[in-house]
Amino acid sequence: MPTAAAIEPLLRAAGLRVTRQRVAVLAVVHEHPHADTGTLIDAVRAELGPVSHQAVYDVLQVLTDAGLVRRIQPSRSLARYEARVADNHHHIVCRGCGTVADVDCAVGAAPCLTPAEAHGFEVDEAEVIYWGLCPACAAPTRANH
Amino acid sequence: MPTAAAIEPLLRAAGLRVTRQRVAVLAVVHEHPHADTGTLIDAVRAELGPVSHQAVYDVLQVLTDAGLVRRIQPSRSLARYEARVADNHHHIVCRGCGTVADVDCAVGAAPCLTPAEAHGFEVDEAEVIYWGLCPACAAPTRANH
DNA sequence: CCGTTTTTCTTGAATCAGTCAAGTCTTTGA
DNA sequence: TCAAAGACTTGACTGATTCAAGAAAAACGG
Repeated sequence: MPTAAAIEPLLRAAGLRVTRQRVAVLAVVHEHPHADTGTLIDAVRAELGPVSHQAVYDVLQVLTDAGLVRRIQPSRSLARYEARVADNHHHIVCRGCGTVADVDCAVGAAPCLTPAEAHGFEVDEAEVIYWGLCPACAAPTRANH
Repeated sequence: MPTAAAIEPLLRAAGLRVTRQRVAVLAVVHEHPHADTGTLIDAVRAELGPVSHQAVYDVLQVLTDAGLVRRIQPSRSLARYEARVADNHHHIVCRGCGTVADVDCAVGAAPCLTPAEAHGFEVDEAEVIYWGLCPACAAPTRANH
């Protein structure tokens, strides 16, 4: 778990003001990869005491714009955030419980894939989400045969 | 645009009852690929007269479960639906205006990609979303140099 | 170290896609 | 044509996210 001392330079390097709330939110995202907004708000409050949800939403937006965190939002799921931003890795999402796991990208740099026909779009990122069942959710289905 | 006569067999083949609402919704999804829920509701009402939003939500859910339409939901976007389901194609989303375009999948069948390390997940689909700027949204940025 | 400026946080209300529940109507199959 | 099963309508509700205005805190020049 990153300490406040480790988080501060990240904020300053991104040209952002350093506040208790920002340090706490960024630390919490590091601690809880793929956590949804509600979980993050709870975790921040556990650390700082009362903090408005609005502050957390604002901070997440700012951190996302600054490239310090990445927002992911699989269908039918709340927004989730992760602090792993340097590489262009991907995700596996469980259709059963919604758990998210990281998958390394073979290429590493975005966009790791390029479309065959881009319709004139300027593509800068290829986001890949693998859908399936995690080991826990897949187990019961084995009883079907 | 598919006629009611062309839509009906699709519903019956999927083992679904045929109702005016279902025919209209499925036709509208064919007509407006990648349209969001609000647009679909408006289009259905333009065709049938007053229809509850609830009916449209229900029908879309049923059609999705039956595999007649596919739901896509890029981050920061409302749910969108498309009727192209046979192939495992992908999408390009414009960061500027949210426009969605289809991209053919080189492989065709799901999952077209398999993760290097699946953490024990049973993967059945790889969803790829390319992010970038459509020609219209990219144009203004050219004035920057 | 202090005041000013700028940005951020708090408070409280509002929005809006999507969901729930109960009752009525339509489709299907006999 | 009739009964049973499934769909649709109505109306209220939920819950994540956003808006707006004022209070507080950080940055910066003096």
